[in-house]
Amino acid sequence: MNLRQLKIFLTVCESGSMSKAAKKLYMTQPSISQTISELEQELNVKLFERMNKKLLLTYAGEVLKEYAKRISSLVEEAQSTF
Amino acid sequence: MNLRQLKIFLTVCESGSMSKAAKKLYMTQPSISQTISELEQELNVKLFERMNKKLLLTYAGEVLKEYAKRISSLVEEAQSTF
DNA sequence: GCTAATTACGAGGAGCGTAACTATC
DNA sequence: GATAGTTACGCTCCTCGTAATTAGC
Repeated sequence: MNLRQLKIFLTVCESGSMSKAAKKLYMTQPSISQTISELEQELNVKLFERMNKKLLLTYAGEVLKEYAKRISSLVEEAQSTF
Repeated sequence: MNLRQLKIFLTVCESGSMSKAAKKLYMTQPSISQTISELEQELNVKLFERMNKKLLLTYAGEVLKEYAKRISSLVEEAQSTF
C-alpha cells in the first residue's frame, strides 16, 4: 500500500468510475484498473462490486476510503507546510 | 513524498543515525542516505544538521517527524484492518 | 584504521501507456 | 456500435545494492 494507490482509489471512489478517475488524474483507464486490482490483491479484499457496468463500494471499500481520506489530507497538510 | 520515504525518515529519526536505520530496515547505508537527500530536495528543506558525525534534526525535521508519525500509524491501522 | 555519510553507477522491478479483448448499454 | 473495464506487453524510470570516496573518531 502506498500513497499513489490511495490517491487513485480515492479518485475512483469520488468519481464513481475508473474512466472518469483516469481523466481527472491524466492517466489511462488500464493503469487505473491495474492499480485498483493491485490494491485489492495486496489487502486481500474486494474494494468494489462490479455490477452492470456500475462500480459499487464494498464495506471494506468504505472503510479504506475513510482511511484514505484522512491519510491524504494529512499528507497534503504536511506538504503545504514546507 | 511517499510512504517509503516517510518510513525511512522516521527510522533515521528514531535510531539517530543512517547506518542504524539501514540495519533496522534491512537496507544499505547509501540507499538510506539517498532517500533522505531526495526527501530534502523534494520538500526543499534541510531535515538534518550534519554535525561532527552526529545527525541533528532541524526544526523542519521535527515538524515532518510529527506528520510522519501520524501518517504512518494511520497507514498501519488501515493495513491491520484487512 | 574504523565507523558513518555521500557520490557514482548498474541491475531489477514498479508504473504507465498502447493495443487488443470482453461485456454491458 | 459506444462506453467501461480487464488483460497483455513493452518501455521508462525509480529504487536498491555494490563500489569507491570523504571525513570524523
